[in-house]
Amino acid sequence: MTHNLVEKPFITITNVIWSFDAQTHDIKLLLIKRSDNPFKDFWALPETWLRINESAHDATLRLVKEKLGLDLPDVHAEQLATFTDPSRSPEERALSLSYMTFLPQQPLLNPGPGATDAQWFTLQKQKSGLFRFKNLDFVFTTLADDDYINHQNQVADKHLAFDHNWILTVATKRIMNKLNYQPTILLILGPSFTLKMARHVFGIFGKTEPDNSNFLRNHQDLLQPLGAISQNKPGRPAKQYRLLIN
Amino acid sequence: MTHNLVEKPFITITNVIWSFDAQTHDIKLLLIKRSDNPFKDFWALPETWLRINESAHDATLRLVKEKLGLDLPDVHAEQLATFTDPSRSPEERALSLSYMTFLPQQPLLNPGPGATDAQWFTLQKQKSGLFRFKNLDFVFTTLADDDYINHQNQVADKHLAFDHNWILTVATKRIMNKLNYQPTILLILGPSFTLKMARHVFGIFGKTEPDNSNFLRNHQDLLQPLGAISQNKPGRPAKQYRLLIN
DNA sequence: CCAAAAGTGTTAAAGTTACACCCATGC
DNA sequence: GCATGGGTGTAACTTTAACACTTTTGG
Repeated sequence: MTHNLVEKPFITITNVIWSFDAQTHDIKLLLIKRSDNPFKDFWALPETWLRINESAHDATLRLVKEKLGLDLPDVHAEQLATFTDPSRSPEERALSLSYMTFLPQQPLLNPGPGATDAQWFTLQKQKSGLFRFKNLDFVFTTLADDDYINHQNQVADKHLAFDHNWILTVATKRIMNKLNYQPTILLILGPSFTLKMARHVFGIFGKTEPDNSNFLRNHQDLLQPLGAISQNKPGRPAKQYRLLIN
Repeated sequence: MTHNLVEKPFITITNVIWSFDAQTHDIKLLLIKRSDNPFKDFWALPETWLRINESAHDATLRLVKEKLGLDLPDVHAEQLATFTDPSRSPEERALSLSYMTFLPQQPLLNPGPGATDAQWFTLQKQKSGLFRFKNLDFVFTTLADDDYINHQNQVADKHLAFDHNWILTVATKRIMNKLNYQPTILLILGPSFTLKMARHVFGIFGKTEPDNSNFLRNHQDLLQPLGAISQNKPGRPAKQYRLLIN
């Protein structure tokens, strides 16, 4: 435990930022195009360096604030995993402490330092169950359980920087696993949402879209009813619900 | 993303090492007594520094090898979480990448560098559902879900170094959560085990010990039967099973 | 034949799914 | 009144839990 001999890696905060397009009902993921090596001109997940006096959680929120100019007080961020393979970065050693953040909107993006572009990409679920980006020739997938575990080293990162392909695979898998007991992904719908929208999101990450008559019955512990809010459409105004986390 | 300005924290690997006493049927946890500041003379989880050319997973296995003189080829280690609060270490900034390891035996311990003592402590479950160490006046607990989430900063570490109390709480919670779909905790029983022992472990981490007649029926996907192995006891020899992960 | 462990059979209870239909409300 | 979203009722089906009892096998 001799401090002086310890060579230290860089600490990267990698943020998988999810959102929802209220018009098209699409799931969105934020990618930036890197302006510098390594992986210059590759699409990548937004990242920042961890500062010496902040927690990784705080750094994740700072990243959202800096990149998106968003200063919402109640942005939810949760730890995904930490990636430490020495070969994950081709130059200096860098660990990735990765988080997921759920935003109810897609603010206009300006690339900011380190990036030449920043875009919200649409998530598409394919018949096979794999996920891909619309308008980006890249399938980052979700594999069957038995393939998943030992797949890490086989993932050829042809389209995303570093191991961000793998990080997205883990992120998607996590959301699917938590869908029925802690569906924090619903936070992309904002602080309140309708059952219809919630069922739509469940349909994307779950096997099928749940039956409307059973959905509330099966998830009453997660959903707190709020007042109904009227819309400018014909039909009964949708009732709003709020996600209860534990 | 200016590299040169980045001040780097230390990277600690913290390992929650679980084991099982085949004689007494007790769950064991490995603690060491620190020989140096900070937290000199406090009990703590085994730790090591991450080296510049190894993954955190490799460092976890190296820690087991170094501390225990164990060179089993098939030790299972899994990531628990990463702890990054700037105040978690009173002197230099140090992140903890924490892992769990499951050992089928408790090798004789020699404290090794950085420690004046090393002991296997017995885990006790109290009526309240909280866990404590036998022979160590310390309740590290598992809290109800609603308390659990925001409890991190309230945990007074009176008896364990750093935030190791909290790390153990998270570790125990993780094992409980995974019990019914990926009970890797069973690996403390060794590469093969009997249904009786598996039910015993389920009884400690679950609500109650499961009924023998239902146990195999409900967990067939996790348990692969091996040949029966005869004992030197009266009665039908116990059949051995192996844990299937995924 | 006794003890220990595994396994079977059966029923009750609880949870989930499917589907037909009713209700509420703004335009 | 009609479109829309929510809600009710109910039966079929699946999963889990409880418990009594049988089978296996070494000493």
